[in-house]
Amino acid sequence: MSRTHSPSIRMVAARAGVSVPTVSNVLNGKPSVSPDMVERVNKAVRELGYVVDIAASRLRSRKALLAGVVVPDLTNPMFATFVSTLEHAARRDGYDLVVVSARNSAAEEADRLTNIRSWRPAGLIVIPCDGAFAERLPTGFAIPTVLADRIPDQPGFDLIAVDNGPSAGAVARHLDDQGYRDCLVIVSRLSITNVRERWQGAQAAARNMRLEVLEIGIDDADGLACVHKRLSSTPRPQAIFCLDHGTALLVYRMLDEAGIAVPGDMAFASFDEMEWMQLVSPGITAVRQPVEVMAEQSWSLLSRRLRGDVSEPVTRRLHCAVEIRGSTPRCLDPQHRGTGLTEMGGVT
Amino acid sequence: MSRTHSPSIRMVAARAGVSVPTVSNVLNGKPSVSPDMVERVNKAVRELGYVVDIAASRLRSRKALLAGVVVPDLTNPMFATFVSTLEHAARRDGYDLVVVSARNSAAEEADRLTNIRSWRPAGLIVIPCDGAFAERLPTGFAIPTVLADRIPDQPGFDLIAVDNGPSAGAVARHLDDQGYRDCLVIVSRLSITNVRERWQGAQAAARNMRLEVLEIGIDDADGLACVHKRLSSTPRPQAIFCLDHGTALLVYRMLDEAGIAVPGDMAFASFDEMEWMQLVSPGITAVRQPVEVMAEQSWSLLSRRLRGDVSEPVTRRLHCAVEIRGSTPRCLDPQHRGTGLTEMGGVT
DNA sequence: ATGAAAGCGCTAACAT
DNA sequence: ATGTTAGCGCTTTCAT
Repeated sequence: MSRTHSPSIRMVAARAGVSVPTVSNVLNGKPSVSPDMVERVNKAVRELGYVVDIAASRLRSRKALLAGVVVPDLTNPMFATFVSTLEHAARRDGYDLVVVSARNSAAEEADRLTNIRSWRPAGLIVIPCDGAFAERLPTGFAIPTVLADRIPDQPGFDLIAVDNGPSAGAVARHLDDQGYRDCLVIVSRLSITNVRERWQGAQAAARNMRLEVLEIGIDDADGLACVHKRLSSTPRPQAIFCLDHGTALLVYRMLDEAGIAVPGDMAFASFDEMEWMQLVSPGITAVRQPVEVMAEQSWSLLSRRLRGDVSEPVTRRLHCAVEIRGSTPRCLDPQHRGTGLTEMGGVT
Repeated sequence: MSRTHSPSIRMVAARAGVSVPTVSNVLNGKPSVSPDMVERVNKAVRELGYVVDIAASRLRSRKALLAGVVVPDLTNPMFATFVSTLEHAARRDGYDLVVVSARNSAAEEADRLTNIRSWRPAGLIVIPCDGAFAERLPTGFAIPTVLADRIPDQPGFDLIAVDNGPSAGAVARHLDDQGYRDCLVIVSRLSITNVRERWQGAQAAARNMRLEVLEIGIDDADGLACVHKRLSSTPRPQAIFCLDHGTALLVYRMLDEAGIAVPGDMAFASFDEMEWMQLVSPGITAVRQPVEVMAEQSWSLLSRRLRGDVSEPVTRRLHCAVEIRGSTPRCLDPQHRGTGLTEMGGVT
């Protein structure tokens, strides 16, 4: 290509009639430059449309105002919001972000992680695909890293996440209190630690309600068929609790197509609140995660590390809001209600 | 910080007992290296966890497998999908992407554009904030650039967008055919060229239907109040057509809160299909834009430019799908229906 | 306050 | 097939 290159600092120096280091000093706001120089240099910069080559700058100065971000999937609105908030926070501190998506694949995550390292970021913020993140780290990995949202199997990482167990428990307790006695819990994959925590939290919180879990995968065509089959067999659950929004969407659609009314035939709740859950009628009871807070805290923790804080790894769990809506009213199913009351009597 | 640096190519060379260029040759798959060298080098690379410094590499080779992407807002699912598809396409060709969001601000867009130039990307894909994009370009801007989605005021750019006018026209025609005679068209900002094209397309397509436009801004608190006020005055429209999904969401919520039933009291259609529009009952009639195709074509056009194609700027308009759903049934309003039939009679 | 020289990590051009 | 030398654009160090 015969296109002209971007102007270099040398061209600026030549045009301003000064030395290259002087241009650098002006650009970096060094105090030891005369106002005259500053003006001449800035004029040349404007005229040429010069922008510093950040890579060359980093190479020589060994200072990188750059952080890498790895998320499982950019099209997931939750992660998109995470990245967007992060970008804003990083910019406040003068940092650039290199963002990559692992497209829900552990293999691709490993690949992207290697790739992002070639940018020599000062730090990393990662939402891992699954708990086995640590095992995929390359030899000699030494970049300050904050994990967010998804919980790794191995300890020893800085981690900002939500209190999956207690929040899922709150929903289970709510369903229990409303009188539901059989609840089908639907998940994508229990290998995702967050999902496992939610499942365990729900189990721990249920008193009079039987819980049963069904794993349907992330893009698994057969998954929905399993749910449908389960809903046709006995005892038929009176409530469904989906532990992630992708699953919630699939199942909610399926219920509609199968002619199963919410909440008339089946109560419905979700972990992970999405926009549509407050738009449908009735609204869907859901756990809303504090994504923006998670992003802000992830950045401020990484930022601390970048400033040299080498104290012990930190784990922080953020509280979620539980939004009770019309999809989980008081249970009116006479058959199970009777059973429920008897059991409750037994417990009291 | 006393942390050790990433290993450099020199450490690899030392460990493998070869020269630095030999390591480089192995890494870049040059044919003139003996199998013995390849093995020794790869061993050292593995042991050190070495990853090439892509910036240093680019600096010397003057080849950058890097493209920049600027979008107005990453939290907009449409743009998130655009970026994600783009990332995938770029990776197929070995390119990395630097993605930044302008957060719906022209000033920030200019800032981010300057910043992204400092990465020396080989090319750029930009969804501009508004039509005045060209005026914000810095002096001497010479990076191959493909604009996507939003139409610039000035010609001379490569552009991949959708056929806003005809698609909006198809919806207007549909409403007209259904018997609606007064339609309120609600937009965020008419300064966004796409929105203007949609408005003009709708106007051009309406035969027996009066159209009226209302501009409510992007995050404007008063905007909704205006809509509400308009709906209380005479003649009250029988249909609402929102020309972007953000507006559609705001207005749909407002209708619900105001107790205005869709479609009982008011038909409702939207340009820009979102997930929730097929989940609510009845579903919302909407124009679905081919975002993935737009991303694929944007990349392949940029890719062509990067391979040296310097032919005239290309403009491509993609077709949209119009999804007719329950929110725009046949108009039953007797008052207007009468009027409508008379007018239609006059036309025939 | 300014400039000359050196060198960051890497690859291209050349010599062997 | 391998090594030597030079230099990409920039900042640092040190001399003036």
